[in-house]
Amino acid sequence: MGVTKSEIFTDQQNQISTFAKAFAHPARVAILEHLFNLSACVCGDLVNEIGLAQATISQHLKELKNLGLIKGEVEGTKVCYCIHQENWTAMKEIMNEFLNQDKTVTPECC
Amino acid sequence: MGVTKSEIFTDQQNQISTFAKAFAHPARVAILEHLFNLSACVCGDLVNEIGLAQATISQHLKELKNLGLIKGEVEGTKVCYCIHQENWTAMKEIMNEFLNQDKTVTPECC
DNA sequence: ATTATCCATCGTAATATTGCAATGAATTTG
DNA sequence: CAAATTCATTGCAATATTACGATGGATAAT
Repeated sequence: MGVTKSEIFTDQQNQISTFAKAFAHPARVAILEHLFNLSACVCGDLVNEIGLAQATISQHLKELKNLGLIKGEVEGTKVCYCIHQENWTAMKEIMNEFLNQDKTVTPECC
Repeated sequence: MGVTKSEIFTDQQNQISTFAKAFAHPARVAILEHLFNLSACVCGDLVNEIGLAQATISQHLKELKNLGLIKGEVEGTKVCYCIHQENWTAMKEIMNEFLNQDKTVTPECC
């Protein structure tokens, strides 16, 4: 126990929860905001901006990269991270469809 | 040490991650979809639809309720759960602002 | 009143996540 | 080449999450 039973859910449900997990930590939200603002894109800068250890930021960057939401480019000893525009857009559509479910029905039940 | 340092993040960042956590599990995504579809709204029905134990579903319902995304109404021995429309809309705006950040900048960096 | 149904809560076990120090690989600089 | 810089990875420790059986309270049905 303690392990999510993803077999019993649809691909769409698992996909939504996977994307949501990316945003389910304030550090990753902060990282993404910095990348969008272009206020920091190098790992070291993000470490300074956000107050977490380098190893921790690197780990969060890895998760975002694995999900495809960002991409990293090596520039000498530094690595510059950027939003992966296409994948971000694709993710957004999936999340929006889920969030906008309330538009498609005229509810009332209890 | 396993505990999120929410003090170092903005209220907005913490709020987004908190909402995202609600969707970060496929069972909660499934529950919300059932509530929107009106295909099940009583706890017992949700247990049958989704293949998890009653205690587990009850726990997920509690989390969604604590976040204010759903509300429960006692009807005899049953409890009918519904989407909390207003709070859902408010949450949606916050999440949309975050997801649509890519509209506000003309990036390119690396 | 007794029984049955429904659901929340508690306790427990297992897995996942978060955070960091330490280490090491790659590159740049001196 | 040596030293310095930057970042990814590894190995731990601590906390959080997921799941479920068991229990108990509340209401409905008999």
